[in-house]
Amino acid sequence: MTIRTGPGPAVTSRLGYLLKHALQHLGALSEEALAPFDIDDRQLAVLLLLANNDPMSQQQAAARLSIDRTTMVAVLDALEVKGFVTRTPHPADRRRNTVQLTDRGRTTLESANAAWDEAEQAFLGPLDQQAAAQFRASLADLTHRRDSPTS
Amino acid sequence: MTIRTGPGPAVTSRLGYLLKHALQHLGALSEEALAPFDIDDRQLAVLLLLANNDPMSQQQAAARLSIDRTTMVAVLDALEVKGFVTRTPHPADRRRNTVQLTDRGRTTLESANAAWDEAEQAFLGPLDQQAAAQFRASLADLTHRRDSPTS
DNA sequence: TATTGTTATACTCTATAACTATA
DNA sequence: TATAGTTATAGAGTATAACAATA
Repeated sequence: MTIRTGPGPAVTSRLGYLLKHALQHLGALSEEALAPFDIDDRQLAVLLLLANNDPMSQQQAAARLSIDRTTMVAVLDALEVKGFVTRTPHPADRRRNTVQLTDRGRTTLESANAAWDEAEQAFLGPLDQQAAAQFRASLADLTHRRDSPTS
Repeated sequence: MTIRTGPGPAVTSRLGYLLKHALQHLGALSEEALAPFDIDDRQLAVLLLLANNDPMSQQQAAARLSIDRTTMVAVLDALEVKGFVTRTPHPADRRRNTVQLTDRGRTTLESANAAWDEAEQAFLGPLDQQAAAQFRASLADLTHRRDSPTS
């Protein structure tokens, strides 16, 4: 007796199906890991961006993360309410806001980032160490190196 | 001088970021590959499901693919208009529709499925054959085998 | 006139609720 | 009353358009 609950191998072996479900699973793990810090993945990406670069305007930050500037407003609103970032008018160009990480933001970033790492580890749990490293490397190749096959 | 356009390694090395962009890229390739057949990935998944199983009701098909039954209505509407599937009332229970692949649907399925395979090949292009096979295997492990580490 | 941040609007996608016809 | 299919409605998420302040 074959009790089939899924769509069958013709669908489940498709790369798109696998990637979609993998992302979904990782997303669930990440959300759970970040929840205690009252932050989500996109907000954390903003904190990471700010922590690793010179202060920048909202529009610059939005461009770097490939999200719309109108969407960035809402993300920063949330981060500002939580006290993770500040918006200060740029002295030379008062149209711009300079976005900066607060101490609290930096502290939260470090803790949340560590939890994020752990969620990734858990996600990769089914793979042995070698396979996990290879998987990560291949994924990086696929997204970053879409030309120039060798070195 | 370092001209940085992306968010930087702290973000781009995250698995979630990589998976998301990989899926996005594959999605674009697939969409392009399937366009000549006037079909999208979800519709093709329905055809694949029907081709590899006994005839089933709309609700059964929806459950198999984990999509809402109300969403399935629209998907089948599109497939029916194109002449890829037929809906016929179930003789024993006239509330149900039996969904079946037409000859035209089967022909399109075969061509489109081949194109879909090619899109996957193109997506995996940056990886050598061994790495591509390993990547696929690891991905399958990650989505299907979330427990029971060995065999 | 062009640009930054903001707000308002529209659009897409999907889920929920409500309706019909059968059982 | 319960279920299959359908339709209508509402919600989340995001993009587009419009606006105010500044350059």
